[in-house]
Amino acid sequence: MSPVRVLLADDEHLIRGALAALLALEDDLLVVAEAASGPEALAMARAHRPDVAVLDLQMPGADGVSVATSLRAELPGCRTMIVTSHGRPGHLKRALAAGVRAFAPKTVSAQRLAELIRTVHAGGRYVDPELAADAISAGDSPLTAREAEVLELAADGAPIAEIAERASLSQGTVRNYLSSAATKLGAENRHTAVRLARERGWV
Amino acid sequence: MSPVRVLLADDEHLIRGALAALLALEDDLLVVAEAASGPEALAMARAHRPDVAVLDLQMPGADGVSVATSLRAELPGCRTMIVTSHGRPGHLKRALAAGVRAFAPKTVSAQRLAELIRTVHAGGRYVDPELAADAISAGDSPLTAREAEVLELAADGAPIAEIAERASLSQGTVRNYLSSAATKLGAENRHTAVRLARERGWV
DNA sequence: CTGCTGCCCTGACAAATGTCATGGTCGGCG
DNA sequence: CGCCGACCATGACATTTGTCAGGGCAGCAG
Repeated sequence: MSPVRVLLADDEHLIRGALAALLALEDDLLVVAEAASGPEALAMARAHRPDVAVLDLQMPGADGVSVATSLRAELPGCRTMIVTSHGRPGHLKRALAAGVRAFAPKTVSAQRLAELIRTVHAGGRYVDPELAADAISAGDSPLTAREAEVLELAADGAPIAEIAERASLSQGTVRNYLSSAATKLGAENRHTAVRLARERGWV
Repeated sequence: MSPVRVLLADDEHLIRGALAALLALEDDLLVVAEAASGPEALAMARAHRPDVAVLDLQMPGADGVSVATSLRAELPGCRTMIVTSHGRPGHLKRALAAGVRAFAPKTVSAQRLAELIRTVHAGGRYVDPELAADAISAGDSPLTAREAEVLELAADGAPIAEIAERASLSQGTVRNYLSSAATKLGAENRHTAVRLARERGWV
């Protein structure tokens, strides 16, 4: 049986190289390409047509989820999986929506990762139980479209006036959305609201 | 010549294991211990007395710099080096002050890391050129002791009243420190000030 | 159609925050 | 000593922000 062709995408050279070396020890796995950024991962995938793409969530250029989305459209035969250091509930949700087959933290062992690659290649799915629990308990975003939009604009600490201008809204309206968003998230002010929304992956 | 005894500390199992495997390929390096947290790293170092400790900057329990500080006191013969994914100028400065011999991002190759371990063991030093440039251009923190302290308490978006209580200060005083800190950092409000200070590693 | 619910939007008011002028303390220096 | 500059600390005042009550507009059930 021919080996599983794997694409490895991670911006940390140290990890990528080490991982490639470890996976090379597995007879049934073959790392055919490596990439250090989102766009590069796409280009490599087009060129080498891997069976499974292992993507880091945070990469320069484009994050793992958007790469997965593009791959799904261009190479339907290529399964994708995400490996990340900071797993947030919202990311998991977005990833699954993008057709990602597995989602695991970087705290898993290489042995386990190899198993996951095989599982995914065979058509199976996997999500880290702890992350899954977080995602379920976090639930869906309670924020309305405008609330999320305004919260996003408030993310870098900009004053209300600037947010209002960029959103073409009255300052009072902006305050209201931020206030209701903060209430829904259980925050005392918009800044902690931003932080909480970030943690849950809702922005 | 006997091999260099190395301690590896990183909370991401995937990376730590892969790294250990790669370093094992080098004849003159021997990984004698691994740790997934700050306290564990200390315990392992006490038990195995490595020549060089390779520490991740962000670990549960205690970060790489504080581990390095403790190691310097307990095991003067053990050289320390830091490897990190997010290198901020202030961290580099703190690390050097703690007696760390090398500071590199995780984007270096394993080959390069092996060289660094040898360099450090031989008594040499190394800091990533790009990080060094950032640190120099960022300069020293312009914040006074109280300003930094108050800014830290404001980090999670707590209201002034809470900060004042936790710092045993008047609310007006707290406002003043935050205001002057924001001015020094070129921020419009305390929240962006916190963000900027974080980016520069000053909190 | 009518009433209801949910979302979007606004302005007025109250509370939190940022700015300013001021004073106290400490250490260095002529 | 007397002066100066840097840091710490405070309260009064103006600005910004959060809260509230309410109006307009869709979609939908009865």
